[in-house]
Amino acid sequence: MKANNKKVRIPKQKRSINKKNRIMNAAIQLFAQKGIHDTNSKEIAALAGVSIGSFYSYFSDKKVLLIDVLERYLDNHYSEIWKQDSDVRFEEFSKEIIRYFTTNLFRACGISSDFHRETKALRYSDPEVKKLFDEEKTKALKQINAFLEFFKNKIKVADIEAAAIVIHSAAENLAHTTKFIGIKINEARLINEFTNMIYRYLATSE
Amino acid sequence: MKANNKKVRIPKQKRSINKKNRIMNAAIQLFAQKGIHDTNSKEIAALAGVSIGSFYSYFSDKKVLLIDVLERYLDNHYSEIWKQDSDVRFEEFSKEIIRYFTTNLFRACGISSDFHRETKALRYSDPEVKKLFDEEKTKALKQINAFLEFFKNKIKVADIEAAAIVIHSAAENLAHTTKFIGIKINEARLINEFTNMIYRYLATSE
Amino acid sequence: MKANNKKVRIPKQKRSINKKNRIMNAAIQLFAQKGIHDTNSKEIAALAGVSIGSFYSYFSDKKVLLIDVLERYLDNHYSEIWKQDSDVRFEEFSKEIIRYFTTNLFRACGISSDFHRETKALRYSDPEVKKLFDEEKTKALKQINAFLEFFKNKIKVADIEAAAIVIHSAAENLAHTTKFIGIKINEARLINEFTNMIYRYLATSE
Amino acid sequence: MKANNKKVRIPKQKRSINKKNRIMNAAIQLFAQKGIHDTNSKEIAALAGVSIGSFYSYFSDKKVLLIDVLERYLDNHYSEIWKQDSDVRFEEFSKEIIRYFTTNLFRACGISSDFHRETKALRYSDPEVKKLFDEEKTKALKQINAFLEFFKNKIKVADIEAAAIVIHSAAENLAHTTKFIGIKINEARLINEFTNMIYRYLATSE
DNA sequence: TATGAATGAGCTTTCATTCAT
DNA sequence: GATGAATGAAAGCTCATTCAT
Repeated sequence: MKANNKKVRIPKQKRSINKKNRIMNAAIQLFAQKGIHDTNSKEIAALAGVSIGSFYSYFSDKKVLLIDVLERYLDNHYSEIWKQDSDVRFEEFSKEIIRYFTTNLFRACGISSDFHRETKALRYSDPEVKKLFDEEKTKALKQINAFLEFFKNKIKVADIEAAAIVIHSAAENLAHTTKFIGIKINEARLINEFTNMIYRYLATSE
Repeated sequence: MKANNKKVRIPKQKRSINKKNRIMNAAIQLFAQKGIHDTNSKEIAALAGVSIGSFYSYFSDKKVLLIDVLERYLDNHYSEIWKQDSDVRFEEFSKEIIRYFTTNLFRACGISSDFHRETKALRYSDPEVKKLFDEEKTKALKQINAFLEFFKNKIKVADIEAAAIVIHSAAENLAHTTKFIGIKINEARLINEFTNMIYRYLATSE
Repeated sequence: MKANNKKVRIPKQKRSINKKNRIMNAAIQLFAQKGIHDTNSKEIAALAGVSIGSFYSYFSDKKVLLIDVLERYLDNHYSEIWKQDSDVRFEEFSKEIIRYFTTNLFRACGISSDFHRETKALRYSDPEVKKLFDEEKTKALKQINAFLEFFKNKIKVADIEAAAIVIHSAAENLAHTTKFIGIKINEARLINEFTNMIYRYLATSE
Repeated sequence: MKANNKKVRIPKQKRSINKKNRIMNAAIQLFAQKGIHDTNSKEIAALAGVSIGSFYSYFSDKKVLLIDVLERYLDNHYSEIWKQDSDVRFEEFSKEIIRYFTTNLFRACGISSDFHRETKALRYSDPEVKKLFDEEKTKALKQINAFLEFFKNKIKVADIEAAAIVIHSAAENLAHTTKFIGIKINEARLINEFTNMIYRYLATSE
């Protein structure tokens, strides 16, 4: 009948890290398949091959698990979007640079898209989930800002800060819509038109 | 939220329509305030001043209520976005037309934004909710398509279908981000840059 | 994942009052038999012939039930101790008056003694239970104080307030020890000696 | 708190005795602070700086620990109450002798009063705890009996056995009430009145 | 001997939905 | 039609105890 501040196991042994990972992977899988609200801790533990007691010794809370899992996912996601192949040159402002990152974004959103879709849902209703997404967004905005600043003299945008937000928002939603909700037309056509839009928006002349 | 095949009252009397409306309004209010998952049927009935038994004679299911309420909301929302003041001329393709509808969209998303945010969350995880949003999206895409077709010769877009999707997606997310999540900069700056982006994208020359 | 302030049914119908009573009686019985800590809500509900859902619509909490049950018990208990038969005269200070109330006390402590014993246990560790017992104690002390004041001139106690506490404490524990824990010797002998002790303590001469 | 027939380490090494002591001390501390029911084995082991495995090799059971701890405490407690300073003379029956032991009792109950209070609670609901308290009580009763026998001819009590119980019960509860529950008035006044009560009860004349 | 990860029965509580009145 | 008392499956979480290392 009283409150209690329980301790959570911090895994140091290999076996334990595996266990924690197994739980996280099971969670991702079930969250993606059945939705976050329809997945209960017992199921996750069962799929991970772990007792419910173990579950709660690694994650003080179902919510904590979600946050952990999401954090890990978003880190990966971010790297996937912004990774630069060594053979891509960024000196010149060109349609190809825009196409390159847009394609990257689409690909990244295609990885674990079910899980991403389910957690995105919570972005709008859960403050902690929102915070994680906001952090990723902030990082992405910085990247876009840096990009625009880098080509400052070769593009015609006056309000770079606002432009970054507009571009980010457009890109993000297009990729999410495509990957999470689905579109009737060919993905390549969308990437093409999006690339056109951004290029014309920024380029001093076509 | 189990399925069931029960008979649901179809209100014909004024009093009944009021009751049904009261329930729907109470639901919107609570969904917005506390979130959909944290609002239970008893609370809705209580706020509506209706017995829980009545509640279930109007809505066979909590889910049905949500769908009804969302349907009504989305209809209104759609009209708000696309309503045309009599003093606005649409003959010429101009920055002002784009700005006009963008502004409309932002305003519309500011109405019941809490409720919209909460239901948008479900778009990504609930098939029925998704369906309603998809229907509204289809209508919106038709409008944009028609708009682009109308100015076909005055703009330079080749793939109109793809362009409509890109534009819709960009506009929708910018408005939602602004109204549901919040942005650090002035809204006007965003509308301005968005208008620039779309205008430059479409205009044959600036 | 959120807090919630649920409503508790206030029974107005006869049937409901019976139900609430049935739950309370079942609780008393089980608390007495198995101890409070070893009785769970499901068992109480089952013995009362009530669903667990009903249980929680009458009592927001297991703890609330305990408090309710204890409150009702202590009220009864108090009346039992201090009830005055019409044929007993209280004008004269006498051994018989002391014996009369002592006997009453012993009898009262014999009613639901198992339940009393179990709750008494919590008096020492639970603030809310303590509060109820303290309230009853306060009432009892007032009675004893009034008694001593009434016979002020016929007894030789100087510090009446302290005397009341001492007498109350002695009487209470003797009855509890006898009824809850058990004694090796005859109860009558204890009542007799206790009566002697109090009488000699108070009487101006023997 | 299930029964089990496992082997329990009997510590012979100094280090082990220290370990066992550390566990017992940690238990006393936590039982006093948080209550017995709200203290779990992990916490005790942690505070003692001992692994949970060690804990269970010294105490087959959480319950066994409680009993051990309580036994040690009650032994000390008993000695504290009945210890006789060398400069106190017991030849004559006097108010001072009564005051002396009463004061001793109050002092003894002030030591580890939180722990005593918590365990006293269990006296009323746990048979094994009851047994320990009963043993201490038996010893105390013997002392009082011996005391009364010693002054047999100088006091006027007929039923010494009953008198011992009555006196013991009164003294015990007054001290417990004062130390565990608290009283509004000055402790000295209580000791004074209690001393008066016992003295007048026993003394042949005042 | 010592460790602490692992177990899982068991507890409290919620809430969508039903149905007798 | 209207009511709201009643239901009970199901969820989250705890903790005494075990046992492989």
